[in-house]
Amino acid sequence: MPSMAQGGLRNSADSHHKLRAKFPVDDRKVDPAFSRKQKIAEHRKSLPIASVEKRLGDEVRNNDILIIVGETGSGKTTQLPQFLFNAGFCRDGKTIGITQPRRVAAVTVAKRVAEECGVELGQRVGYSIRFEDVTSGSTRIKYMTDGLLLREALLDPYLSRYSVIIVDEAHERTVHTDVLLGLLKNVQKASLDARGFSEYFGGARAVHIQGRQFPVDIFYTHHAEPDYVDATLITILQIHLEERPGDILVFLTGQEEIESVERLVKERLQQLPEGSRKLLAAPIFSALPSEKQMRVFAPAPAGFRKVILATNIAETSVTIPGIRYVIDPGFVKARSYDPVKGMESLIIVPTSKAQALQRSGRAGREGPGKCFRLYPESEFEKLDDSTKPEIKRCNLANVILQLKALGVDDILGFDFMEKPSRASIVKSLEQLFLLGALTDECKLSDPVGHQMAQLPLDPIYSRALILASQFNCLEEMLITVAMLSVESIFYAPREKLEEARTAMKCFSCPEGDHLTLVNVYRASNEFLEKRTVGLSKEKNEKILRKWCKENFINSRSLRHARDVHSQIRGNVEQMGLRLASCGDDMLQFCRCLAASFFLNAALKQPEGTYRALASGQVVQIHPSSVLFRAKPECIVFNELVQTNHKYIRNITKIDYLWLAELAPQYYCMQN
DNA sequence: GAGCACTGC
Repeated sequence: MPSMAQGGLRNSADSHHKLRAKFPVDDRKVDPAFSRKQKIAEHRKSLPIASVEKRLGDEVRNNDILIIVGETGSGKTTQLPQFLFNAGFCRDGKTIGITQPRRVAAVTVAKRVAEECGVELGQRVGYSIRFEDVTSGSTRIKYMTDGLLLREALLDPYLSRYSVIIVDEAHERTVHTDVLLGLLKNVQKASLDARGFSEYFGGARAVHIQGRQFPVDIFYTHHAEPDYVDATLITILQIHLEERPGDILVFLTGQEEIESVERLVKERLQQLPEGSRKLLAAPIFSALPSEKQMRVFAPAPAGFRKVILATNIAETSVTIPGIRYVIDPGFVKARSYDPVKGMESLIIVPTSKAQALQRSGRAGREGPGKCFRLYPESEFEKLDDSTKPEIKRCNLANVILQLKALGVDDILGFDFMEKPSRASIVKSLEQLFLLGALTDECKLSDPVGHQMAQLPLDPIYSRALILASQFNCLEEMLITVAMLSVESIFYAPREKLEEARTAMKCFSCPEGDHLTLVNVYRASNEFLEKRTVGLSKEKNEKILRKWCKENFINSRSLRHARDVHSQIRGNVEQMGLRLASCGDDMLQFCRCLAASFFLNAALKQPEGTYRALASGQVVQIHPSSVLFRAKPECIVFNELVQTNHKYIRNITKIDYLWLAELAPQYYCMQN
């Protein structure tokens, strides 16, 4: 009960004693519900934001746009909507909408606020995320993902059911947030969070709220480290041997790096005296199956210290308790986009100052902490202030399609907070035109463009669904597109690579990866139908997880694909597209893939590499493809990723002649 | 011969 603890240390034990003696029957001890309620009320009162409740209500009432800079732990996300509700912002039946970049945040915060309000989740307080709507007619405080609000805007461009929109975590500058802000600027009715937005909104008022964060001491190295993996290892062991108890969080760039540091930590520990070996390494990254991710949350055994090896998943998405030390080598793997080649790639770059700050803050959640930056302070000064917003680093085809559907025709003139390059916009317009989504006048085409905008998919996949209804293979394409839309379906841990390969062979199809994915999906369906008649949903999930594990499939990805499948199946049915299967006619399906993915066709070169026809780039088949060894003459692919090489992934063999036949607008016959 | 992180009525 923090409000009581503030009286000072000397007398607190005494007064506590007296209180109990005076009131031998303490309500809090008798009624746990009362105690919980009391605790929540006291917690709310203790939050830094509580002292400015009235002011916030007034500011929001008096300003169309308000920037609220709430530091970590200020309570803004949970309290502000309640303040506004109490201040009467929902009186005319309107709703307060709060957007979050991530689903898990929308869900957990909504649950917390419902509890604080003492209402059932889904009634006055609710949340809405893709595949999950826990709201009702009486919902007045609605948490949601920013992407979902954008989808809502397609149906109601003025967002007329909301009295206030709070865009939380706007400083993260996700593509969705940026598009939403541009849209809200048109609607001119918003309350924003984060600094530096004031100028964009024409000098909007800003309110600062103090946070609650413990101090973190920052340490730099004297010199630049030539090998940051080695420097990381040395620092881990140094902390382990010399510092007080507390877990260590290390930020690395990817799976490979994490696995090698994990191995090296174990090796070096063996060289230490036995009493000093009580250090446990726990990896976490997105592609790790969730049961393995959970290990980082388990407390270390008594006497042990945990060292968590993480990607930037631990920067914002996941909060791990018990962290007292952070090691930050100063690098991150980031997406980048080359509009000339139309290629996205992953490259390792230095973090920004803001990112370094965010990382060090992870050491000060529960008490004072320490952060070791593995570079000199002079290097920190040279870092960019903040990370380049994603909208300047990605393919814009989807953003443009959405904006067009929202009635924004002049994309080059749209008032983005930070405008993507002209080249990048033009390249994506060109792609949309080639896919048939835009007319010669650059307007959304009817019906294709409108249908594509309605589907929650990459434009190229939306186009594939529309074409598939004409090729009589929509059932197969729905599965394909769902499987292509999720993270990697196959999971092959290094130590069981051979087993995983054998498992994958059961599904593999000589035509290529697309039909292989269809086989996996259908096998999971058959398994479920055979094994789970009459079982509960939880039992179903559990039995499917087991099947996935046996087959080296990432169950989280497969479940996600099944959700996407049922959603887009609903979408195409609503559009009236013809749902049919091509049965055993693989040729028909492969021709449809060629017609859909003609922009991503590639031809084999004498030395076994491929030349992508649209961009002229030399690429290689990714080793995870079923066609890695077969190397057919002509292929279509879905993903081009630059890591050590330019790799293409998700590939199907096609006949070269189909291109001119099925995409004559692009490939005219030259011979 | 190899996989940053998020997300979408």
